[in-house]
Amino acid sequence: MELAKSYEPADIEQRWYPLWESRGYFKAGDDPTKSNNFCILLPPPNVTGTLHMGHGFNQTIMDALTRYHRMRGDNTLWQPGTDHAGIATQIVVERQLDTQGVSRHDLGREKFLEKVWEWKEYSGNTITKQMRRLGTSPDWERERFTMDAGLSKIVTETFVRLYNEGLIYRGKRLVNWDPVLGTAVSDLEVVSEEEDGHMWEIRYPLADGSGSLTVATTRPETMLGDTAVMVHPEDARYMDLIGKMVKLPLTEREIPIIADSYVDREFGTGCVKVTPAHDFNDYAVWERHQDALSNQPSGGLLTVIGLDGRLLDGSNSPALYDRVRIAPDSSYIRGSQNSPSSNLAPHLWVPQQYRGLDRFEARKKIVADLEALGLLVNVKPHKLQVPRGDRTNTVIEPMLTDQWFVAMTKSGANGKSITEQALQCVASGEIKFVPENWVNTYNQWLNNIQDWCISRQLWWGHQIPAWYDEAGNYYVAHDEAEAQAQAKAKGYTGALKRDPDVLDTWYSSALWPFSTLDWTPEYPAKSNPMLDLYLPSSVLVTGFDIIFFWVARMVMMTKHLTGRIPFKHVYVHGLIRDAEGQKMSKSKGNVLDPIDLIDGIALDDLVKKRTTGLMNPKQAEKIEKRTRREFPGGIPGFGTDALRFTFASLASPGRDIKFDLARCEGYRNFCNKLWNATRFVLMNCEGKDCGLADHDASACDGAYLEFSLADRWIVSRLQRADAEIAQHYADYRFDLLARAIYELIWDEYCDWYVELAKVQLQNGSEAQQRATRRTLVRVLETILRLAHPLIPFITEELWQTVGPIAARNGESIMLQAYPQAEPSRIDEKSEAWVAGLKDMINACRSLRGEMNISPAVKVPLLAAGDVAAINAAAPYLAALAKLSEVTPTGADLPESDAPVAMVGEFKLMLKIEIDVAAERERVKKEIARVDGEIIKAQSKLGNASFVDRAPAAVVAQEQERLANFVSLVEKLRAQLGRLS
RNA sequence: GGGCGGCUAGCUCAGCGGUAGAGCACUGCCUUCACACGGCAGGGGUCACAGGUUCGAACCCUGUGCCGCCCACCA
Repeated sequence: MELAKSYEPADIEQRWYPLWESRGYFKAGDDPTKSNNFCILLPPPNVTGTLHMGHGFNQTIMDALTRYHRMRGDNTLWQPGTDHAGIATQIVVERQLDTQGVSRHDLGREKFLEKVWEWKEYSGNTITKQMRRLGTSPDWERERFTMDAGLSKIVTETFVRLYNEGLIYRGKRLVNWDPVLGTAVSDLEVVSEEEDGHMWEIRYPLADGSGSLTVATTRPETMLGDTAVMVHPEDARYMDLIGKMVKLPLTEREIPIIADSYVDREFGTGCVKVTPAHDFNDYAVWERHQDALSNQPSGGLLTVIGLDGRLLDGSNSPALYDRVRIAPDSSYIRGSQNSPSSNLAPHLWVPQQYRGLDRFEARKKIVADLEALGLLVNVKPHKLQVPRGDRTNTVIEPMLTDQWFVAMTKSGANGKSITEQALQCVASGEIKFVPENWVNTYNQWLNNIQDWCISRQLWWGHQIPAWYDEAGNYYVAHDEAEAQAQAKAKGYTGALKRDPDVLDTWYSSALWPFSTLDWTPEYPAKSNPMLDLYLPSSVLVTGFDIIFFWVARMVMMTKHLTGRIPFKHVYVHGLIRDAEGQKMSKSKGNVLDPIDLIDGIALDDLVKKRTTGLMNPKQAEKIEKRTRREFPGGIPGFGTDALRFTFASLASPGRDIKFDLARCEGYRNFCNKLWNATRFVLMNCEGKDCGLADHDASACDGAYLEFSLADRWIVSRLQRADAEIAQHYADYRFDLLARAIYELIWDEYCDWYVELAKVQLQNGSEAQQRATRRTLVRVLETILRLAHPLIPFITEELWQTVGPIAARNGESIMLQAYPQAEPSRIDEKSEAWVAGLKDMINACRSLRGEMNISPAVKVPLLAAGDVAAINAAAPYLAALAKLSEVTPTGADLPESDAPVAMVGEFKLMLKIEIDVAAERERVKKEIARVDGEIIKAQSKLGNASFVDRAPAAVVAQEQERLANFVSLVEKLRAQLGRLS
């Protein structure tokens, strides 16, 4: 087959992927007799849209590892799948409905979920199509979705189990509440940022009329829920007031002044209002001061803001009472049910004029009213940390609700926690982080963790397997029948209502390492060969942004439920950023789609893509300008292989990646180089005797195959590359790996070996030519295999032709063995010889450059030194340095003004007329440089402590350098003498 | 308030105790029969700063300065 003149990735890629997939090459290995098992879990992409550059990067690394291990013959599984991504996906679908003027409540739960499933099909397909374009090779037959029946069953099973063990519990707690979404979220889904706000100072009069206190607050609207004022117990200003009552402005209530050392006397006024139902600190205060607060309404837990962010008016219940009543026996509602006012509707504590107001409207009105009453002492600008929901960007409201939790701290239910083991398996080294310093992050988080709120007031997700009776007792069970049975055992036979809430999406993600392998509680009693082989998996490849969300939780859950660790290594890579180092995001308009780098995209299309579907359409103009400035000609298509190679080469540890289009272009050029080198080899080897017909390597007979030093050198060089590359794989150094391959192919094979081979093909004997062809094609074939995991398409395409000529037959390069270094083929003698030859050629080229000789002109060379050695090198020298002839001159060069290059034992001189003055300048410059080196070396060697203390080899090396410089400078001085 | 990372050629980055490197960009020459998505030659760096350890520091230690990130309840 004739190769096209240049590398055109598009049709190659299109052709090979379907063949690989349909022939089952990606299928997981299942040979129990093999001892090497390699497994990677795909971090399941969210079905919220399409893959971005981060996925492309992440998946390139995983695919390279997978292909590498597969070629090494390991049992290999790359487990693919997608994540239902609860909140994120529900938002996407709700937003779509919104454009049609429909809300999810209009549709109802069931119909709405149908819509989400439709979207999931669409998005999931898009994602897997994109992955195919990236050339990824997971076992598609094993593809999973977190809400598949099988995985859902495991979610239920583990929930029931953890509940029965006391590791999951239901409780009334202050949680992060997103009033826009109307759901609780976990600590991790809240992002706090410093914002400009105000500090209001408000006077609270003492109930006995003897004076007043001034409290400072950043959220005045919450004062309606105050149940105390607190001061530091040793604060001289206020000590006398502790135990007295103040009259809470705008309300009829009197609240106590309590003392707590949490108060910072230096900050604000030293008086803090206590609002336990709307502030996490105050909630903690409430827990410490039960006695003092028990006479307050609701036992001191006085909610004033409702689930929708409006102040209570009776329609927006503060907690989830209306949906599922709290169990009367709940031990988590200390105080509240016994409080004297617990039977009153909560909203009655909110003064009439504020009921139903949005919380920020209420703030304005309350401040205005206080001012009118003369109770507003001061307003100061104040920077504060504002918690916002990561999905909605709305201000998070601490909200007292009933939720389900996983016990992460020993203070959880029954004093149990699930974190201890998770810390253990990292501390013991059973799980290793790469780079290692991420262990700190992991530990720090787990050591300061709160219980994990896992219930969400959403529709899309795994519904919680708990059923309530009419009294509010709940039964956690695998299904309703089992719940019924439990209820019956307690004497209840009425109707049960299932908890409407769903689980945090990360709950099912945490089970991914074993749920995808079809774990059952009966394992290992009941056999499961895939679990035997692939749990734990070998390495988790991920960005640091989900160490908490996902990595830590997988470790906890997997270890606890299966007794095994989920993975042995965690390779943590950086984030892909744009060329300016900015995080890529839709709103910034700097997102790149990996597919656009593969196929290319016209400028107008790119602008359109970046400016449609914006949350804030006002940004469109800015984004368009920026895009047109950055990519005036659009983006050319570089092909998948170039993109993958770019990702790999940028994957340096401990660094984010500023994505540089120029590098991508460079690696496209690299692919073209490989393509053309192959064309050259094919032109010279196809249909010719490459010495492979009836001979194998061990049967090389000098008369039939005569290998040159150059042939032996490239083979030797290849062995070193093999070893180096294996090490880089083991170290997850994809940047070094890419560079090693790049240098081997371009610098060594193309720039040197192919050029040397041309000489041999032209001048050599039959046996030499045959050996050259054999070396050319065999080394190339090996290089293709070596590079395949990074650049799968081009290597497959080329291998199809090169393989058979190199006497390697097979359907696909994917089925070939990965090259392994053979140390016995390392040949130091030929390496030294080629190094010397390169020096001579480089010296000649430098002389040409210095003398400004056009590359088009051939010039004669005079060479002094060992005649036989010069004659051996002559043909190569002549060809690579464009010499008309190479003449040995014996021990010395003839007297001449011409510049001389010293290379080891040899002296080289181009035999042409020269500009004496220019040459004198050149030699002087060179003498000055060498003199500098001599002084440096001498001072080093003159230093007694260097000679005494440095290793002998280092000293010897320095002495040798000095000797070389001295002899060189002598020769240069002689030359300068001749020039005068 | 804690913790982490980065700072090396114009740009993007390797190197992490023993003669400062690559790619891109730049300059010059060359359309030589694999490749102009190319070849050859070349210019360009007190390795952020200041101390210290060492015979020797871009590299180790201490501190400083920028830049970025993560965690944290000061009302």
